[in-house]
Amino acid sequence: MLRELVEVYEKVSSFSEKLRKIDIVARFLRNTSEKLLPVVCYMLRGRIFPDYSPKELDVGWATLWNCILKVANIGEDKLIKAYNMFGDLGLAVEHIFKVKHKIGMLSLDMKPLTVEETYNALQEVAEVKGESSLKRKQKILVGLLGRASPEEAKFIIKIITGEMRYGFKEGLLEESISKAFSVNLDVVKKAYMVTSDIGYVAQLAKVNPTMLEKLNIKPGIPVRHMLAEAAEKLEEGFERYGKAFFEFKYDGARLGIHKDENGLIKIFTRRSEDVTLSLPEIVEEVKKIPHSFILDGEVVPFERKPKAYQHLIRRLRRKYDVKEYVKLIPVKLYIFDLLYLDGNSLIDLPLLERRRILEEIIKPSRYIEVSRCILTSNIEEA
DNA sequence: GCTGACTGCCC
DNA sequence: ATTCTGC
DNA sequence: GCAGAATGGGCAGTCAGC
Repeated sequence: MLRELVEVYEKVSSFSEKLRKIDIVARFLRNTSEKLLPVVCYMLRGRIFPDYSPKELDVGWATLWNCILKVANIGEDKLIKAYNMFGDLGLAVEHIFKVKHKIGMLSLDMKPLTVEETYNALQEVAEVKGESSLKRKQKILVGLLGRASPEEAKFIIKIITGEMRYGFKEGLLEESISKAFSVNLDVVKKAYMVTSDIGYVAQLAKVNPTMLEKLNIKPGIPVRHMLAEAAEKLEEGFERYGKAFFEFKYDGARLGIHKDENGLIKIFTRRSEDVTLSLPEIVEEVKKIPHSFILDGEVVPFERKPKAYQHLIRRLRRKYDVKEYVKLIPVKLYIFDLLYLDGNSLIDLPLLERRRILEEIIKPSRYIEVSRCILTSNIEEA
């Protein structure tokens, strides 16, 4: 039942201590079926799909606003008032629904919503495209919200806007999964890093922890970017030996560049969006590298020298007139890490070792080069 | 077809 | 990205 | 020190409406 999931939300929201939040969610996950685990995980973090999914709800404030007016059958002034009172659309809707129930405007004896129904409805919203899609999206949402209790309506609104605001994000969800199924936290974190799919991680933790441990980085599947942070921790290590490692900071966008064993190339942004088609010159350039790999780098607008970030965003998600823009706004890819090479994960190698291999396989060219960095004992050089 | 509102996502 | 807050 | 929340600016793509 959706009600039970919403109760978890309420409880987690009512405590500020992380450990209590983790405890509540862990207990719930343990009692959740294998089938529903992924969806429950996505919903608890204010989403419906895994990070790398190209599916989008394409429902924002304006659309949702209209849905609420229709479901509650109220004037805009009332919704504005409620929103101003709470400063949160979900809370405002909860309040409006409660008032409606009190005066008997909404029936209470409807079939209660299940998690599955809710997910199916939202999935349908994501799939509707093309002409009059907005109306159809609204119709589905109105139907869904019409069956929801005040608390459920709030929860659904919060999922759609993505603003959960209950002090519970990926980090705590990882800990909850670890606790629920007695799997080492580092295993959970690594599994999430290499799959970018927290729902799948939870599922495996429950039914096949052995397989969870074996999950590894693979070209074509976006890597959750946390390696830069790992590198920073390495810095401290070097500092203890009197040396530190500094990366040159580029003003561009973070990218993962994948080439699998079949030569298929994919480029992902930090949030695992596939932008391969926007960067054909980069694709052509990495085709020449005679290996399979996963590279971590930064694209920067570049004409003789790096230019302002502003120019870059006109390239990044472009799907039309790409060829013209390749010339109009030239870019360069600075690579600073190598995570995978020819069938082997390198993420457990020291950063400096990865850099060494990286510099061996990358020849500087017009579109690509290895990023500048310094290993030094002199702080001033930074 | 053109324009504007809307959405999502980069920093 | 950057800044603030509570643990 | 860490994790989560809140905040700002800009652009491409998509759909609605004229």
